[in-house]
Amino acid sequence: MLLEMENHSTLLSLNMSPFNAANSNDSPMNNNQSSSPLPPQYNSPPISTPYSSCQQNMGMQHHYQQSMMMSQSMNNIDTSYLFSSSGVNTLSGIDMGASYQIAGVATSLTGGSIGDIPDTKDCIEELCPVCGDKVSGYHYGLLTCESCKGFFKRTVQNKKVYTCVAERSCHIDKTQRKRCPFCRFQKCLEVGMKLEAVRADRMRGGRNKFGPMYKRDRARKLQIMRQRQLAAQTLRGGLSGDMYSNQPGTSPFANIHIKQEIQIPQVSSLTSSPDSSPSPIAVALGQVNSSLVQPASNQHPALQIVGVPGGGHSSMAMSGGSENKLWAQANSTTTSPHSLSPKVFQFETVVPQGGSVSASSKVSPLIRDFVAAIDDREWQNSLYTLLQNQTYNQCEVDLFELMCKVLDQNLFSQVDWARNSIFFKDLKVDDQMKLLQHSWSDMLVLDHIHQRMHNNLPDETTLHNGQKFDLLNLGLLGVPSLADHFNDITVKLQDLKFDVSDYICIKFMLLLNPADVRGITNRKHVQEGYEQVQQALLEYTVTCYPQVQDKFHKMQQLLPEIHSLAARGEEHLYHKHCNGSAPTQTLLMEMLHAKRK
DNA sequence: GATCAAGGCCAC
DNA sequence: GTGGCCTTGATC
Repeated sequence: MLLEMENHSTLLSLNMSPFNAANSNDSPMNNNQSSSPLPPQYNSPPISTPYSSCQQNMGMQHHYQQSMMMSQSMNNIDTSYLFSSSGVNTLSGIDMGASYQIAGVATSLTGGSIGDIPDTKDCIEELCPVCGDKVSGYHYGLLTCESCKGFFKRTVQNKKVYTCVAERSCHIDKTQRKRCPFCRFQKCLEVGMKLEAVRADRMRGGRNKFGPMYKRDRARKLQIMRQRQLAAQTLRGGLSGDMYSNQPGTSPFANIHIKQEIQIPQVSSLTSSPDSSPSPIAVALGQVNSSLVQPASNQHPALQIVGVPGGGHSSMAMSGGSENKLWAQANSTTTSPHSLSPKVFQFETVVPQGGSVSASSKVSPLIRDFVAAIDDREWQNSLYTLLQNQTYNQCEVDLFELMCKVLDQNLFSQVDWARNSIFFKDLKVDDQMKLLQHSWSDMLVLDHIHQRMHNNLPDETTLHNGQKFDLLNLGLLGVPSLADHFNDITVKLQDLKFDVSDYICIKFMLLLNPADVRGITNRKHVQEGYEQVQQALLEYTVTCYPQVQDKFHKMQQLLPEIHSLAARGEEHLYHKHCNGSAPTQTLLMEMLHAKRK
């Protein structure tokens, strides 16, 4: 009974990095970190999957979870990804999802009290995400043990090149971590240890700009811990006072208000390190016991999506602090050895392109807020970090697979943006999922158009290994033949002086379009949100672009074209997936399946 | 002055 | 090569 209630009370934070709540304006690099000492070669294909803490004992259980996921997910994407609640006892610090972190500390229903909240040091009583040993502090981006800290430092500083005598998927734990440095280093990267935190100049002492992130992470953990204790305390009170009965269908949370802090994982590690990197949905499905959390008669009764404490920008949850690498490189005094650089981008201001500053001052607060929440740097940082990490010491990577991974990451970004967005965030989970399932590909295409038009995203980049990566293909969802259509839409939008405000409003309209989505329970709210954005955009175009005749309607007329392109992309991806050519267990594939239910 | 995350040292 | 402990130095 107590255990079950504790499971109910588990406040979790699905997380993949200490830095999810980070302010994207924080650059992690210190001046004394003059360059990113990236080793030129590793034998590992590191995956950009910054998750942290509490990740071990992944072996059989996660394989089981994954297989369970495969059998369930086809018909059940619903709330698993985004809004899972966990019945898993996270308190022992074991077996968290690979891409997730439950940033809780030991708090039980039977011990502790609000008055004896431990300080943040107790938050660090976690286990090294690489090997499960005791954490000694923040090292190179996240909480790790002393030995993995040293191992990571030696590897990067000395540009070690390891090989794996097995299948590059060795299990890494405290007792076996010395057996395969290749897989150990791979896991270091997977969990989010940051190459750029190893100083090229070997300067001792001092602190770099990861400091604020560490601080935020601590604060966040402390907050979550307090919430946990509050919940536990409330439950204890409820128990002693017999405030609720355990009748079937009655959530013990019916009488308490607990916000579940839910964060969206970084893109899963997909195909690597199966013992440590199950997909997000595997984690969700494996750890969610819906019968525990959600009584059948009352789905999602206690779920409430909340913003990340600390005011982290929505897109930051994607990042795992990955903005750091790019800006570190951008600020580096040494030349990056590769062509992946943020310098190619120009981030535009939000003043309407065809308008004046005075016109921009007439922009509605709604649109201004929309635009202010855009963080394109983060999007691109995530993109380039992923590309960078995926190609270390790889002679040749499967470019389609890589594209799918990028799309998957973008999709997570998409979801996270939506999750924190006005109108959308107020909806029930089921409604949110339905809207996302309907609009994700349209939004991916639109996002790419935006990045290309407004931030000079190139159509191609050279990977670390010299391969050319077709960035435009991301916008085409992998269908090169759609390039003409894509360019045609782009040209039309350019003719309409499509700007950032237009983009974000259109994106909202794609997301909040209730017309084609069946089964929306709170259709009224969605409709109202849609209409508000529509109205704001209409006024904006009339006010700021009087010279563009009928801009609003002409833009609206392009939406079916975007949808058509995205639909063809979806078909292509689905086909590739069915052929076994696309990575499985990705949010991308789940979305593809969800539409075909 | 305290903190703490860097790099360094050295016994194993 | 590993990993526990030490030194350093920027930040609070």
